[in-house]
Amino acid sequence: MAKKTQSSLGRVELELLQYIDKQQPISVGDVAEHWCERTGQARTTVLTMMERLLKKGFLSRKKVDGVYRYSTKKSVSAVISDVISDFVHGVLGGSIAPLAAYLSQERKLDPAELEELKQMVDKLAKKSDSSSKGKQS
Amino acid sequence: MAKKTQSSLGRVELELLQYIDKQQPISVGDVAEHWCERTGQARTTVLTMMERLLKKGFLSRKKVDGVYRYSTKKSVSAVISDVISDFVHGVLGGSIAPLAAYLSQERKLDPAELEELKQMVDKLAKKSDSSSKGKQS
DNA sequence: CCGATCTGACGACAGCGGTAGTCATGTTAT
DNA sequence: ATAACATGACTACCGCTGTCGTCAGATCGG
Repeated sequence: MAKKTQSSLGRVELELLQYIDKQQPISVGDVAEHWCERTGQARTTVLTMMERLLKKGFLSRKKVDGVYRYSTKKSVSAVISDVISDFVHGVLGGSIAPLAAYLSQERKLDPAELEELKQMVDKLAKKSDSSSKGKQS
Repeated sequence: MAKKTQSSLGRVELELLQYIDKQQPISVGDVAEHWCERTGQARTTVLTMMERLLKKGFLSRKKVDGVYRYSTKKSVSAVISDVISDFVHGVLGGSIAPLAAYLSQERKLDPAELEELKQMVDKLAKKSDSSSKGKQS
């Protein structure tokens, strides 16, 4: 019970989704051509994943010139948020404390990332402060 | 191709590991008795998982009174850190930005957790500040 | 001593994700 | 039209995780 919400996106699937997001709308052929060159995967592998992504509702497609053009159906950021949420709730039990612990021991944290963190906390502070309905970003 | 480091812990396995951590050293029988009551799983399910956890090196055991007593081999927090690291690097591509985005939209964040976050960032700031071998200008 | 239990080693099976081959079609160039 | 190539629907296979069942051996109560 309380299994994965429903997303169920694998590592590679997510990666592929992000790639497609940046190139959409794109045909399987194009994805295969460039993506596979980097990953060394077979064309059919990409095709299969795209079909699964389509079936799972992360992609939509329309036939153009006899070839399907795929586009992301949801914003990738939203999907990633879902994945993270799934992870935080499913694996970490909903607490962000482990996240803090993890980050705290990561000595090789880029200053840039630290900065990101700071800004994030700042934002969060503001939000929880005026938790009414702030609208930033 | 840069697969999962090697940890490979499933949701339930991690949960179980945490449970064991709090009761260690504990016998399969005891785990089964209490854990299964909550989860509805069969005794053998727990047993199997514990065996796998043992084989994976997350647990150790010693026979006492003819019954094995299991203990965690690594600190659970370390394991969780590993899991998170795996997640961040494998799924999020190593960037914590998505984490920030996620947290930023999580409206129901406990003030306590926010506080935790703040302190974490503070700690991080200090660490990255001094970790530069004394010459951070 | 015998049967009821408890324990634990194995084996089994299903679902999912990653990977890929096959095949039928469709399109295109000759 | 025919061969070559592109496309995509299917199927297959493997490893991992979650779930159990079966069995053999150790133990305990009569």
